[in-house]
Amino acid sequence: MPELPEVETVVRGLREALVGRTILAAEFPKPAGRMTNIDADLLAARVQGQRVRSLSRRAKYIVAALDRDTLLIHLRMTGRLYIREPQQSDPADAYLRVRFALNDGHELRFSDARKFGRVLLTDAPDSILPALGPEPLEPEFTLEAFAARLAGRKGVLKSLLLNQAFIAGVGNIYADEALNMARLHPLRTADSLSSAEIKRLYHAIQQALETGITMQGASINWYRKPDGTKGEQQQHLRVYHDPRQEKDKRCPECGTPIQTMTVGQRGTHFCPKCQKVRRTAAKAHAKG
DNA sequence: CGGACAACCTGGCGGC
DNA sequence: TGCCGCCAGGTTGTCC
Repeated sequence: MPELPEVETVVRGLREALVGRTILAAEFPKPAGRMTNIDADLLAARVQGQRVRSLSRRAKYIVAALDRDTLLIHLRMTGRLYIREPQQSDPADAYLRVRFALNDGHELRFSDARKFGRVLLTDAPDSILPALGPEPLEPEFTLEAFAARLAGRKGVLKSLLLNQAFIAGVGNIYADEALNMARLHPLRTADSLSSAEIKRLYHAIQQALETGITMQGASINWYRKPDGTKGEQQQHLRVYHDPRQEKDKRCPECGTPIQTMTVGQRGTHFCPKCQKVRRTAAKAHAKG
């Protein structure tokens, strides 16, 4: 599931090969369906001849600034973005949805088995992007700013972390990882947190995401780097896992079997020992 | 604001 | 072996 670390890895992996190139043509092998925000033929006509000025990331969106427009790509579940030579095939080509011809002879391809991904072209990206919270790894995201955003919130932490309008880029994997690192139960509510817990959560979010980037993303199932290889983060996950592939997953801190539950319609993984629903009165007293 | 739920999709898995 | 049915998940939209 491409989240901030996975999308960041894709952006970094494509930047050198893409920035400065000019898009000569766009081809849609199959009907675009809901994938694009405008008619596919119109999109193809508009990108033609535009140079890629920069490649960046906002939340889970890949942002390609072109001469006159901005190309926004969201991988959602199974989207993949990669550059190949025209005759060079890739397993992901089975689900190819867009092919951009570049002026250096290469192709930028977008494939997507589940068809949830989005390819958007606009001259006003702010007007079509949804409300997005702060970037957790930017310097503006301070502990004070995070605490201020939490103030007044009452929802459960797991759902809040997944809310892109609250904080950008966190998805199901890294929400569970961050909550385990912070030793907070997924069902704890925002208004129940002490200052110390807010601080733990703040650092845990950043640490979980930074580790994910260092490991170049988690290839639990569909995610691959632009070169087609897997990331490494799936080998370092603390609680998140696929129970069918990984039975007997245990907490790295205490060895307790990881528990799973559903929170806000999302599979949720946590350590029942490290992540209590609430501190017990005895423990709270003992800790002062 | 927040929770619940449906919808979008389809590969891959469990179950039989 | 083969077929059926369900689940996964990011996001949006609806409803209360």
